[in-house]
Amino acid sequence: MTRKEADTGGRSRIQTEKRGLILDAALEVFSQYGLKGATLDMIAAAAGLSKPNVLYYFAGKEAIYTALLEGLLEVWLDPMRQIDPTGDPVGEILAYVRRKLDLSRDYPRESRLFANEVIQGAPLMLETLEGELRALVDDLAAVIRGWSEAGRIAPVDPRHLIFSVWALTQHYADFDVQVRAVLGSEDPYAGAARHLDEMFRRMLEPR
Amino acid sequence: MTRKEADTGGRSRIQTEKRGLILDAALEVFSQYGLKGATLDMIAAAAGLSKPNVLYYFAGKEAIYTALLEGLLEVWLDPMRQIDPTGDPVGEILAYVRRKLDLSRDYPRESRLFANEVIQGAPLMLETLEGELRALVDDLAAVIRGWSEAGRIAPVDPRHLIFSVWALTQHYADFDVQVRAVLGSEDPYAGAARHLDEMFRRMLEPR
Amino acid sequence: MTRKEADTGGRSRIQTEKRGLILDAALEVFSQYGLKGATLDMIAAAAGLSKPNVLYYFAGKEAIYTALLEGLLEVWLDPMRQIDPTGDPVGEILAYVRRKLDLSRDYPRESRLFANEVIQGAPLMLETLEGELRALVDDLAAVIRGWSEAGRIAPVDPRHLIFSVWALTQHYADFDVQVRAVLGSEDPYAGAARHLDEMFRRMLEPR
Amino acid sequence: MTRKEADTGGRSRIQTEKRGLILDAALEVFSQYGLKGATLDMIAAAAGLSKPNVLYYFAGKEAIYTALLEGLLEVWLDPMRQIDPTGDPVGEILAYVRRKLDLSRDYPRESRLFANEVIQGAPLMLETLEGELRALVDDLAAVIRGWSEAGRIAPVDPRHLIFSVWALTQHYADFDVQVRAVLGSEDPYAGAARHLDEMFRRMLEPR
DNA sequence: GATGAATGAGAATTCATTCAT
DNA sequence: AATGAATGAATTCTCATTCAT
Repeated sequence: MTRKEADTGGRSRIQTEKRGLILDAALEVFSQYGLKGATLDMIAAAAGLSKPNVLYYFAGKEAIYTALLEGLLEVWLDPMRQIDPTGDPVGEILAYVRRKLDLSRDYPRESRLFANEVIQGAPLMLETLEGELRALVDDLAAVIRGWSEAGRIAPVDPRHLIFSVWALTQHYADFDVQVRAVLGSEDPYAGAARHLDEMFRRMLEPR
Repeated sequence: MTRKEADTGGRSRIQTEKRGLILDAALEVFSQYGLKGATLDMIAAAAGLSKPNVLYYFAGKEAIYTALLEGLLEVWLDPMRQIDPTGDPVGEILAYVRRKLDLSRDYPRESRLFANEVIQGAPLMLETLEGELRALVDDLAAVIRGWSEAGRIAPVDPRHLIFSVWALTQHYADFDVQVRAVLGSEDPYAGAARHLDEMFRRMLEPR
Repeated sequence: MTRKEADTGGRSRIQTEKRGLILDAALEVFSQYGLKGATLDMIAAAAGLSKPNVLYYFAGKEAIYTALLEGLLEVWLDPMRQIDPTGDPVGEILAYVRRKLDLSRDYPRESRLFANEVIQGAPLMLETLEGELRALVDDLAAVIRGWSEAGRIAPVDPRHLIFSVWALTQHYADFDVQVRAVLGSEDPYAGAARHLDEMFRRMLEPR
Repeated sequence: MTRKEADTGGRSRIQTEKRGLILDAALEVFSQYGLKGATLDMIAAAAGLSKPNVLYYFAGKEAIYTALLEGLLEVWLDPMRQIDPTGDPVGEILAYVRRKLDLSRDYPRESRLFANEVIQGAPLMLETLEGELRALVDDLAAVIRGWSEAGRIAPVDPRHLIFSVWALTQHYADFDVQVRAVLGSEDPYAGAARHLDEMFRRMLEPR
């Protein structure tokens, strides 16, 4: 065993390239079939590599999956981190919604991978959810509560508001086939952007 | 083949009982591990039956899964069917939201099974989604549009409004672990009910 | 266990009837799929009985198969027994050929069952073949040799002559699909009867 | 799927070797037990390989069987193709009989595999029989008819004559155990060669 | 006699992973 | 770094047979 372990540092250029190739292929496959439904054969084929070669870069199927998840959460939480506590409350939240919706549109596979994992009980992410995620939400909730108490947005349960943002934006990625089945050929995201903007504005603007 | 096929009628009491037993066990297992992740062993164990005995009642793993999905959609769509086009618009929609949220609370496994299936592209339900579901949504959308045009609710894209109801209510079942990771020991559904009621009221009440 | 064993005697009318029913169904199935390829389900279905009911009349799948084979050999050897050593040699042999060919035409399933068994090494019939069959052939061979030495038929190896009769007649039952693939819609047996009559006549008539 | 499919070309030496090894083992097993009666375990054991390794070279049990059958027909029809329409009629046919008999002696397992398949209705070869085989027989039949009409052989139904050749020669391979049960320790093929030579000579020589 | 229900012993096949080069 | 070959450990499914009524 020469390398294999997920030591982030000390990788040659080709290492990094191939790992990226594999992760992208794995994302495609895992997000569609789930951890168990995906096979190394599929991933290797999608990456254009041989199966043993894939295993040269990752310790196993689960290791690929885990690496994928790890890289994911940061991207996923980033829009939340960009909220400016000193900005305009409604504007900040609307911008957050917008960023999350763009993420759904531009990275639907990532969204589905995440959804799959959480729906199945998040066996590999529970700690992160209870630690990092919860802390971040608590922080943001405090900010929102502040806005709310200052009368700058309508009174609202901050954490359920955050769930609402997540639910409403991720729905378009996760339930994509259903959305498209209902809408037909109409572009979901244009309508969604208008709708969500309008909805959250009404929800939040103090009367 | 002695029985096995899903001829709905003509089942003895014991047949019905055992099939129910198996379906319940399968729901537990499939909703947690997905179609591929679940094994007949798990299902048989959960049902307290031997593996071949499970296969005496269903033609195979997929047949159980399919039977489950088939029984599901009706339950899932029922709250939508109960909306009264002649009722009070805001009240009807709020009641709908409430019914859907109760469904998430009382049947989270069903919700997750459905979510899993749709996220993975709904290979077994695509037709139903494009047929029955779309038709139902179109009908309800017409009603909502009528309300909206009559000024009885705020202007809104009816189909995106429906997506919003689905997303916001199902989130509590599907992302249950995440919700609980964030909320800690607090009961999600009490807060969710208040929050959603308030949100949709603000969204919909004409100013 | 009330009955089951193949004690030939002491069977009620219904016993005999049902056994006959099962044997006929089994013949159909075994001759087409072989001992292993056939399943009790197929046999039970073909007989219009339930699987356990079939097993009430026979001890098991092999028992049915064995019973079938046992009943078979007698029918199969009968045409040989009818040869009259005091009759006209060529006429006797031609009549024998004719009887065997009729057997192929009228009982092709029996012929194929027998063929299947012998091709696979006759695990259940080897003793009978080495005993009863060989004895019978030896007897007939002696008769033919007598005819041959008396100049009443052309000189011939008697046992290979007997093989020839078997091969040429059974071919039409055993290789039925091939024969029909080659002949198209033409009736195989009419042509076969003429052809074999002519052939054996030429083979056997002393010049 | 890495390899498996029967793309005739592009096989490495080891591929070819192992495939040959497996096919030989499979021939042994299939010809004795039939398609259903044979198990991958038996084949793998006979080939000295592990079961999954066998499946590395062939897509499944049926694929092995099919590959075997495909390779078979050519060998089986070859003796017929060697008949020279411009040669001496009786000599050509006698030589054909001889070649077919040699084939039975040298490749009895192949003969039995073929017989098994045809007896069970040739589910996998019916098209070939109705296409290639029939065409070939039609051609040869025309040649024989020519000989017959020219008075160079006795009048005969050409296609039934061909059946006779097949039946008489293949019998020694297919019904081997029966032949040996009757003949005892005597070598079947020596006697068969003399007998068939003599028989066909008498059948065919014009008086 | 008859049959719905149940099961143990296979059997085929899949697949992550390892081996050898 | 790369890959053809190989395999052990599942996993689904089949089927003869038995159980219980």
